[in-house]
Amino acid sequence: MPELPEVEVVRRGLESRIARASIGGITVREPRLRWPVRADLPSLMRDETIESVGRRGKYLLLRCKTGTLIVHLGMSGQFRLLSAADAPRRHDHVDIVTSAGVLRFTDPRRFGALLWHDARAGDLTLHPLFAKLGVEPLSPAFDGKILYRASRGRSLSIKQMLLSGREVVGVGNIYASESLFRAGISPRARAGSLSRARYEALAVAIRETLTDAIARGGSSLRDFVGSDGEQGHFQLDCQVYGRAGEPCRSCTTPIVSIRQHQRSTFFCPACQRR
DNA sequence: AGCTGGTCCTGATGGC
DNA sequence: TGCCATCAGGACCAGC
Repeated sequence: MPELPEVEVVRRGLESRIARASIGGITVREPRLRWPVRADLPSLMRDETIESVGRRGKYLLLRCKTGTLIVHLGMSGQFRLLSAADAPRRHDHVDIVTSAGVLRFTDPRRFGALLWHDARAGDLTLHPLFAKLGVEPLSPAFDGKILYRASRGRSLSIKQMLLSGREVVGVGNIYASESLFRAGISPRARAGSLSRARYEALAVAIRETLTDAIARGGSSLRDFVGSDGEQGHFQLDCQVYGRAGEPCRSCTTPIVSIRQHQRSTFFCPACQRR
């Protein structure tokens, strides 16, 4: 579910409400997530104060004094702040009880993760999960030059390069298709074959696509839910994703669906060129 | 039965 | 031959 815009929407929703909240206790009902939730997480985080809520790529960061809780929503995760703890239901795996309410982690597919990073272990940017991540697409440091340079000599498709997260983070399967449409680039183009100018256009397209989605409250696939349980609306605004056979909104040519690297890709064969 | 938002890991491939 | 980077595929799950 969650690509960068969804995670950012959750982050913003939580930040204003739980920054400086104290943690009373943690209940782990199901530790078998992508990686097992460590058994001592409750004792590690009890009495901690959440200093801020950050984000790196699609990872949420609950920063506390002695460390940081790294949260990933996987494909189907939700992280909601409940004012009153209603009875946990199926797939409600973890509750973090805070002075601002109960933070509940829900994830049917269990591709998500909750990892504690001890501050004494050093800078978070050195964490194995973060060490090889690309630049943040909404930061000033992100531009076409970064993509262009990284792409030289690479034979993989431009769509796969975006999905890899190695050059730029946060672009998932939906926004990869949407960004390439906005930039007029075929998802099948070899990364190494695109010009500097086209990467400049792509960088702009990525930033605009993600910014628009955030402004709409997160995209949301059928079931995206923000930190307050609100649904996003992006699916209504997709230009190509999920629109196979439907007319391109720009030129009316039917949108085409293909498989790339085991993932679905949507594009307009007329508007998007190699 | 086959599809679905993410991403780590393993093993194959190819260049030097 | 060996090392390295790159790339493809499988794996993890439940719900529809």
